[in-house]
Amino acid sequence: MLQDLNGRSQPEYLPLVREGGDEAAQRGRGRPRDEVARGRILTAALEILEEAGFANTTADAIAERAGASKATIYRWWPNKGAVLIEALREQVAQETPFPDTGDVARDIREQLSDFIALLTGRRGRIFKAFIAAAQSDAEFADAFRQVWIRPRREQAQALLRKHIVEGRLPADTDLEVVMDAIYGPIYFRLLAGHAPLTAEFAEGIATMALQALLNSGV
Amino acid sequence: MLQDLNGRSQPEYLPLVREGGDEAAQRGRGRPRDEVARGRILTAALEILEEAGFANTTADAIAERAGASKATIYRWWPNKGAVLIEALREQVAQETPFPDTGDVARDIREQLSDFIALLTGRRGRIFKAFIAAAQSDAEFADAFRQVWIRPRREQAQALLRKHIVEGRLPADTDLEVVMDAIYGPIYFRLLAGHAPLTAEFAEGIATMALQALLNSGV
Amino acid sequence: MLQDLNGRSQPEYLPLVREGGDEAAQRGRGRPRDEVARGRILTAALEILEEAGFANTTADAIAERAGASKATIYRWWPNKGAVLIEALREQVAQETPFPDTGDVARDIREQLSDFIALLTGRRGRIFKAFIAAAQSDAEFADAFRQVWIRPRREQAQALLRKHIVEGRLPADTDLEVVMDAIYGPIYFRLLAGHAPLTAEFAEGIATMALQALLNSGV
Amino acid sequence: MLQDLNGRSQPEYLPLVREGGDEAAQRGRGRPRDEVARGRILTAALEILEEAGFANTTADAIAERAGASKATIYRWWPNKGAVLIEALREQVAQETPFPDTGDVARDIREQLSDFIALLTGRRGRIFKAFIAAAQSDAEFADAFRQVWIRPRREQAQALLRKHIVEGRLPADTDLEVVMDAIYGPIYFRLLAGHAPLTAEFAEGIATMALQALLNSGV
DNA sequence: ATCTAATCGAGACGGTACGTCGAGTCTTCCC
DNA sequence: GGGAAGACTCGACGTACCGTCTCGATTAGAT
Repeated sequence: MLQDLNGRSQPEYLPLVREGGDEAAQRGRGRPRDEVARGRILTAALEILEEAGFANTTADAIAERAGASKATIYRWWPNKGAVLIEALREQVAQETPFPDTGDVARDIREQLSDFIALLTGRRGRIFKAFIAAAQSDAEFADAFRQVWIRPRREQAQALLRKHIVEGRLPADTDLEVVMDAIYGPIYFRLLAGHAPLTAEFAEGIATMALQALLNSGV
Repeated sequence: MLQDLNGRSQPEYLPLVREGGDEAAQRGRGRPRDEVARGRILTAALEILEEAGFANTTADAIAERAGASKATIYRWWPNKGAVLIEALREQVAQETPFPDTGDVARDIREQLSDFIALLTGRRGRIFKAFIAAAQSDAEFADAFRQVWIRPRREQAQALLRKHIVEGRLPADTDLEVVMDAIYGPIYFRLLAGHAPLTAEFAEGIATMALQALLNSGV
Repeated sequence: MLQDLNGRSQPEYLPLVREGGDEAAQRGRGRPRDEVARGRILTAALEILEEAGFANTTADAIAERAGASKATIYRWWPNKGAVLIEALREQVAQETPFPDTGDVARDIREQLSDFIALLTGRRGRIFKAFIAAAQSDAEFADAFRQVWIRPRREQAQALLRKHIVEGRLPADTDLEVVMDAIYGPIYFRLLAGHAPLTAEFAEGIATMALQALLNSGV
Repeated sequence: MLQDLNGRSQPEYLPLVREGGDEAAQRGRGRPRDEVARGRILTAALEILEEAGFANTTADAIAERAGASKATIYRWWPNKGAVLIEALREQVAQETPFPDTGDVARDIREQLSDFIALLTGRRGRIFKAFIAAAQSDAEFADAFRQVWIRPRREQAQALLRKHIVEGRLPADTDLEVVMDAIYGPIYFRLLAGHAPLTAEFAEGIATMALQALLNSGV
């Protein structure tokens, strides 16, 4: 979590996946949780993260923008980082799936092009901030991998695996390496910022990967 | 700088490159700067950064370990981040140059293999911490790019350019893209941590890149 | 304030007189101020002032002894000096009124004797410290005069004025001068320390003053 | 000394009375002490003390105004306070002696009037600052008493003792009490500042003291 | 129609690190 | 060897953010 940045650890938080079904069943006697406030807090957290960066995303700032109180935040999340992780999860949930065109080259090109579009939009700053925070916080790192990295990789790998099964890619293709070979360069430019994230760059990376993949048997 | 993390900015600090030549000429009248203390501060800063992460690298901790006083730190560096940037510069200065074997495949394989050895050693944590800090601090980002990313890229590109000139690589090779294609995946695993940084991985990335580079003309 | 000692000024702090009446009315919405902590801070401040003198009365020491945090101190008082001024006020509030025996000589003798008893007790050090601090800090000086000097003088003058009205003292007695003539010598010994503050001294001063007052018309 | 204000003590400094005679005898081998620098330091110290008060009389400020270096100050004086004490001594040495008119009333009146003139001039601030500093520093207190208070009292007492011997004052007059009775009120107004130090006030105090002294036998 | 319990906004609390400043010491060069 | 310059250690200053807490005010379900 974020306060690991301050030297403390809080590994016990398991971000609950919110079910929509039997919510009435688990409702106690008192005043129920204010779902509107929850939404405002998550939205405010992401907004400030985008605008001001990770370090200025203070609990006070989130509370003030959300019109909520800090106690409300800390009643439902164990620390500042957990709020952001959950906010990330909500964002990611709105993500569109990968294209499945039946054509290896088109699949990869569109994946990378879509991904660059995503990162150059508002979300880019959020992902940057998350990867940054993950470097000094194990829980943050776990969350980012579980919520974003892993599902994306699995979806993308499943797509490529289909191409292998159907003979359009060599059978011995190491999908883990391929994933990193096509996404790694993009994350790298995002984080190091030494060169811009353009469509041409996506095209270049896709071309290189495809050359390697399709010519490997030659 | 680091205190950008606290919302202030201090862009006026220009980390002086220390020349060894005419130091006597520019020496003033008073007690000269204690170069030993300077070294101890930079060493302590990097040590703590490695051991405890960025957030626990407090000015007090650096001062205590260096046997220096906080005032001395703040006399010479405008803030905590500037100390770390200069410490990074000193580290990087000790870096060995790239291998130049005359063989494209061997050059790339050794580059990546050496790089992974570097990142999995003590320095890995330092680079992670820097990239993380760079995400919320423009000055940090600049420093990291100027001190580490750019010189490395230029050296590596010069090497590949030689292979182009001597006909071992296609003339239309986009070196910028190639750089990101081979280094990006490694930085990505370093930062996202979804899979280990092994020699096999370096080998896999190198192989893919070489297939793309050498087969592109086919 | 104290930091005037450091060259800054902060004249905007108006030490609120705490009324006991409609406290519920003026209570805001949040957690109310912790009056126990306030008391502990003021007590700790005075204790340390007595024990260690003004210069060792650091904000950290006050916070530690009071079991409070420095932030709490600085939330309620603009600086260290303001804490001490308020602490002085609380002390002074517990002061017993002047004796009123109907006899001029007895009134003056008892006033001075009580005052010397006060100054030679724990409070003596506090008053010394305050007068000292007041020399380099206008706000401190104001506070000391308003909180301690002025009310005491007015009470004592009122008492003597009664003796004038009832004919036991000459009608043209200059009460301001008389006040300084009887209290000045005692403060002088307190501050200059060239001779001890004994009951005999109080007696001597009282005797001189009474001779002057009662014989002036002869 | 002053650094008692910071909790340290340094009681070993014995302010040497500077003799003018055999200076050559005690001169060592190296460059002799720069008497001009010494004078500039003492002058600067008093000037800053007058202008900016005790707290702003920093060692750096004295050094800068004197065109001297801090090392020079600390070579000859053990701490900041010792500089000021010696500066005070030089000032006091220029003081004129008490008037001796042969008339008790005139002597006292002129003493007090001269004293008020002294305190309302540039020296007033200096004496205030000294008494203030003495409250938290035993060495300062000693110095102030020895250099200023005691000699003045002895001179003034000697004068009054002559009046006793010559029968103009009662034989049982307690001179210690009389001294405090006439000087105490003036110091009190100087330090507490509740009322101005005027010639009328000096007159009032003198009148009261004379009534007490001259009528005590009645 | 209360009563009860959990929630809410507000904001004070203890703690920790920040970057600044003054005291007094030390180290270099110059005279 | 003394002096100017100025770097050094130490420790207090006042500020900001974290995560906890305690208020009065709300808002349900239970009685």
